[in-house]
Amino acid sequence: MSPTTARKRLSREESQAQTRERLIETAQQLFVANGYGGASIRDIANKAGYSQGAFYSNFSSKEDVLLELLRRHMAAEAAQLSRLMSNDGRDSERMLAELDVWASTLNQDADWCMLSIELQLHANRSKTFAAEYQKVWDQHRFELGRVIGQLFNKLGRVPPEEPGELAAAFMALSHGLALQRMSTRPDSSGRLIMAFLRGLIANAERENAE
Amino acid sequence: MSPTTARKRLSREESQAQTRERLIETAQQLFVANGYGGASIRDIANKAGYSQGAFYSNFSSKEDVLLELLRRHMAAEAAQLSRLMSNDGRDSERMLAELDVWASTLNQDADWCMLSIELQLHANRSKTFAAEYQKVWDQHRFELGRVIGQLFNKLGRVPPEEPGELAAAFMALSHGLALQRMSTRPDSSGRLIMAFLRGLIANAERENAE
Amino acid sequence: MSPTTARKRLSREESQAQTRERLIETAQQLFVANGYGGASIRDIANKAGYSQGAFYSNFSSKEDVLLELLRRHMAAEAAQLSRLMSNDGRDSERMLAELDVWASTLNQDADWCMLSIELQLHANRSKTFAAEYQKVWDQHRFELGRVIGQLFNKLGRVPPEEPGELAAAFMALSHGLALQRMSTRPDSSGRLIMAFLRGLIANAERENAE
Amino acid sequence: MSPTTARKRLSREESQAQTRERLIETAQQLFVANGYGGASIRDIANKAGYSQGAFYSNFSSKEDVLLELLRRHMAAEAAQLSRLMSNDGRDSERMLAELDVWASTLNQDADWCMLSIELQLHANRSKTFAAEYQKVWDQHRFELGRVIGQLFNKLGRVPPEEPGELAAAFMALSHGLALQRMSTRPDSSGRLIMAFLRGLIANAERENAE
DNA sequence: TATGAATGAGTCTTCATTCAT
DNA sequence: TATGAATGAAGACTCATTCAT
Repeated sequence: MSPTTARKRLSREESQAQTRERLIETAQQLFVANGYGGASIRDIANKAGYSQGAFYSNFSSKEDVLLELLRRHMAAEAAQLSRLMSNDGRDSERMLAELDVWASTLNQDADWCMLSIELQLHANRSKTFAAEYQKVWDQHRFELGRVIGQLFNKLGRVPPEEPGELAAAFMALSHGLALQRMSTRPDSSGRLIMAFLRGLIANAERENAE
Repeated sequence: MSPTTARKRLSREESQAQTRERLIETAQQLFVANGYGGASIRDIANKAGYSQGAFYSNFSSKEDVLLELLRRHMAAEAAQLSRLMSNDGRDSERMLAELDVWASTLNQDADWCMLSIELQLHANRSKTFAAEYQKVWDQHRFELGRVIGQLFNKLGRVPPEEPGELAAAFMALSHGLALQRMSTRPDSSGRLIMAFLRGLIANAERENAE
Repeated sequence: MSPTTARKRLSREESQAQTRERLIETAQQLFVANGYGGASIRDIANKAGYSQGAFYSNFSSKEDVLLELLRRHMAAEAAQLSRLMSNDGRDSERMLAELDVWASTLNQDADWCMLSIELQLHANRSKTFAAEYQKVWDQHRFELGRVIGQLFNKLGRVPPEEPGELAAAFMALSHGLALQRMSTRPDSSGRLIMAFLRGLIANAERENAE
Repeated sequence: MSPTTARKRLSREESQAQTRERLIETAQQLFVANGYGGASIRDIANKAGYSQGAFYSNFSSKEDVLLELLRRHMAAEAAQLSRLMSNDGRDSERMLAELDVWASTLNQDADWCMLSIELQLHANRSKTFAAEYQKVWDQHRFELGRVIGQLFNKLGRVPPEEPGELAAAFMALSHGLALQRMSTRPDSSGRLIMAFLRGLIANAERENAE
């Protein structure tokens, strides 16, 4: 509305970025709703308000958007985890509390989890994609594992399985619950994940430390 | 009816049954490998050694095979559970031991779990299929929940969540792990599931019985 | 129910004839409703209560039923015309009255006319069928032309066109009206045909017959 | 806009229009030759020199081309009739002369009439198409009826049937004759239609106009 | 950068017909 | 005669991708 900005609402670069952004968001929506194979580029472009050509001006192929989504997914998860990991020195009570927050975040966006599943499924089917995917996955698994390991450590308990293994299991639990949630069921993923976590801790042997 | 013709007639019925069986098996393989949407009827028929028409002589549509697979899945899972549930009077140790067997069975066939995921995904996308799917799912959830409830009961503990909820979570865990296993990782689903279960039990409050 | 007849309700030959008859009738219905190309043998056989094989036990091909229908059509039309032609000696009033009856018969069964159109359309597309069709058509045209010629003759008038040409025109009129009637409009074919006929007669030059 | 680019840009638009035009013309040919159901999109596209995809870039479905043909048919017939109707003040001799020209025009293109029949047949079978078809048909019937009514009026005679009914009959006659003409017979539709019209007039009662 | 017409392979499904029973 | 599973070709339509503008 202000005289200066109104005239040239978006610079060329901004407009291009907007195009790309809208295409990415629309692609995510449709991949989640219909699956990677079930979402067509025509639909993505049209729903975002552009032509198919616009899509190919921004991405080299269908898989290319999925890679972009993967990168964003990775970044977002890394951000989540960095909060959890910044507690290196904190006490265990505080860690559990923050894990609680993290778990309840999982529920917020079922789409987010469904995208994770689509990425995983596509990695099972495309060699090129699998390579990229593996990197992200391994890192996430490693870092979440570290958090879990620290937690057990702080509590003076021995994890019943290798921490990375436990991390993978929590992610599996979260994905599997997202899959169910899509259908009908009310959402209790975060609460369940914490229940499982507390159970594991309770059952873990005390370290013969000292 | 006569001894001579009976052999021939049977071989014809057998041949038809064989056709159907091979199509079903091939469909399952391809659904698991490429997803429901990614598996084409042409591929299914050809890989099974038949024409596309043969497929439509046996199934009314692509979704129809998936329904058949759903029915078989249901039957198999029901069989699994009925073994677990036949322990009504048994002691808790025995129940845990049998759950151990059941959990390790889950790993044996990753395909089986992936099919489960494909079924769930397709139910999220097809109204017609969702109706049928829901029935199977609810029943399975209910029965597994009952087993879990009994187990806590025998041990004199209060489940930290409604047993049906816990059942769903164990299934989610198992499906999520199957998704991961497809890619690369070695298989430890059963062991993890039991670790989680024992943890839950350990952490459960004792019943104020008596 | 009576002990003797109930047991063997239809002799083998009767039963076979019935099968054939039902297939023919169903084929006619579906050809009229969906067109020759739009009616499938599967549908015909199923709607008649038989298998596809039964169809091929009675007819050598899809066109073969159409030929059978053509033959019946021919026979029925011949019967109609033979009534009109039996009036050789009658006076013109009597002939017009009978033509009136004939014309009103046309309305009775729009299906009948639509079948005529289907036959004509198929004759335009199949060489083999065209040959058979031409015979029937020419004969019908000739005989109806003869009736018309006689009528003008009795009335001492000269037909404005060759009688066979007029016959063809009346058949065209009747078919064209049937085509319209299928959609929505009420039926007035017979009345219109007679209006046209009376007009032609009124406009015809008187014969200079001395 | 600049003289140099304008030529190129136009030639692109022209090229697109040409594609569409060729597809439409080829569709018309094949609909007439094989019927709507008998003409495949593959054949239409190939015969026009394009891929099937090109067809779907220009039309949303098979029925969509038929609708385009219907619109053109309507436009052409409206043009024909507007010539006939511009004679409001003219004398009856002049009107008959123009009707003569109109009638002989009908013969010129048998394809045009066959298309009319295909349109009518398809309207009998497709709800969606029927709605569009009805509009065109009703308007044409109404306008031709008006011309016929005027003609009788000028001649001081009472039409033997409601003018719209007579209009429908003339169209039926013309369509029915086109059907026959496809097979073998020489063309005399226009002459016959005029013979029928003159007959109707001759037979019509004089108005008791004082 | 963005357009969208055009491509060619691929989708699910239906067809007329054959053949072992 | 009658069955219906199986065939192979063809049906309408969709897709990811290319390319001239």
